[in-house]
Amino acid sequence: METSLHKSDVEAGPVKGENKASESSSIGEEESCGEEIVLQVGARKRGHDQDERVMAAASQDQKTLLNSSKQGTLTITKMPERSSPESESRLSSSSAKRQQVDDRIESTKAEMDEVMEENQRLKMYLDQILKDYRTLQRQYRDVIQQEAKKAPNIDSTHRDHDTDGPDQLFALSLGISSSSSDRVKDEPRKTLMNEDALEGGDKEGTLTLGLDCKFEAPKKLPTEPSPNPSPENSLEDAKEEAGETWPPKTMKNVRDGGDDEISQQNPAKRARVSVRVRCDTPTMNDGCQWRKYGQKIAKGNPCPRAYYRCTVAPSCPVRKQVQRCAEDMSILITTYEGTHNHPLPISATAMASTTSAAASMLLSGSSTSGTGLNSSSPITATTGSLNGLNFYMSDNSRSKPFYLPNSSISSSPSFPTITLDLTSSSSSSSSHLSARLGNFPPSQQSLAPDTIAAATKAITSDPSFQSALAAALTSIIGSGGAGLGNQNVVEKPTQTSAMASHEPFPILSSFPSTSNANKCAPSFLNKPPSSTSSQPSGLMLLSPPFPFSNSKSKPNSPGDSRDHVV
DNA sequence: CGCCTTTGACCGGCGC
DNA sequence: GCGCCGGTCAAAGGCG
Repeated sequence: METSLHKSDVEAGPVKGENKASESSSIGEEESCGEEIVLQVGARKRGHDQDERVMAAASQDQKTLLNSSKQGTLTITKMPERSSPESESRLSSSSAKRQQVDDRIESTKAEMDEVMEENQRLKMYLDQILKDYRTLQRQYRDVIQQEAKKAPNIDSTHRDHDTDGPDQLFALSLGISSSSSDRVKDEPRKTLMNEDALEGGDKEGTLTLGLDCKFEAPKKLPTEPSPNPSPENSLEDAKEEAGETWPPKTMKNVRDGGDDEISQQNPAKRARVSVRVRCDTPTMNDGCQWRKYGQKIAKGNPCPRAYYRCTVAPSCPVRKQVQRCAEDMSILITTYEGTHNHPLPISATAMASTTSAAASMLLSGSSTSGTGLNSSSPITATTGSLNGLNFYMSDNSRSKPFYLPNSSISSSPSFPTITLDLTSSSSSSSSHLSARLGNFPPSQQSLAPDTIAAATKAITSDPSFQSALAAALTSIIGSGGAGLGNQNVVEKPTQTSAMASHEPFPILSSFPSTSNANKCAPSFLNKPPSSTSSQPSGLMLLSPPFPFSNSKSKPNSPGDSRDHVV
């Protein structure tokens, strides 16, 4: 606050700047007809009391002229205390000024009231946002719990996990080994996830979507009458296309020690997200940091498959496989598995959001009955569109390779996998976000239109999917009011057509594409050049208000793998 | 010096 | 039981 007062003004009261006022008071009295008190109201929030006092003081002194500016500066012009003998006329003018002062005080008060109201509104708005977040969380949890109950095979211990705490609500388990030791291992991770959830939001109403260890499906999955016995076939297809059968059929918990959650998860239930991107570079840039730990030539694909592990956090279990499509070398197939147990760089959130949504959908589809995604549904592949991206859900247990019809698929237990095809939508996605259902890659066109429609409908009508979308939206949009609106929209049962007509993923705006010669990434995923190899793992935690610490980018090494995912 | 990639070996599951 | 295959480990070397 900047204050200059005349002597008499000192009486004005305990206004900030009082000291200054006393100083200035020595400067001179009666020198001019008007002296000014300039009060910097400053932040609207805190200035209220002071302002009131100032105004009160001003009103007491009728010789004070108070002016206010919209910048929050109050200017009080004071008239000389002792009227000069000569001025009758001056008195009249002073009374006029008094009137003026009163008017201004009134207007200022009104203005401040408005400000206060605005603050109030903002506060309420914030509360509303938080409330919506919590509601969404609750709904999502309910869905998960219901599905868990429906699933006969779900281990009771998993349910216990679910009930461990509210924070776990959004962690989706893709299968955990049932052994107690494994569960012990999971603990740390759970904690992490919880922290994340809390951070973002249990308190703040953040959604956390992950394919963690919640519903575990014991290794019996293959035989179990799982709710989703079937047909999520095409996913694995994606792998197959690349010759992949990713999630290791059997995890070696022993090797991985405790930090690898993935290994603890039941392979059969682990959800993976495959992303197909047309990319000339070795890897996509997805915003995360990855370290290559292996490379192999997979059968059916001359291109080597690279194995990466997330290095953002030492214990992060997320892994990804990167391989070129045998059919089209320009297509890079990146498969993510696991859930990040750490905050993600903001540049990775887009991919994370989308993949999380996809994974969530996949999971919900696999655990939900009656939606058509699952078990009994004749649908062998589910397709849809996310962010303008085509996605396919598959269960390799039955399906043939999606992309490489000829590739032999290792008979693996059903690995719920969802494939996001960015190869055909990239252009459109950058230009507009309209969902494109039924726009499939050539290899997928074998699906009957009605099948596609049924699958699409099943997906979009799935509450879990909607929740996932909401989460993705939220994380992408942030805390903006629009986010809420979208959430609501998403939460409602939506028709396929409705979905398609929406532009549910305004990601583009958030991620202006910046071409990076060394990385390819979906237009909406492009991350700052600085980041090292990163890829959103398919299963990531989503926490909208996530305190992402923009991870410092590490130098990109030549072989740096940066995949970007959806 | 630390981190990363490379690469051969190992492990475990699955099919025959 | 054996071989194939996918996934992972870990030593060695390279790079900044």
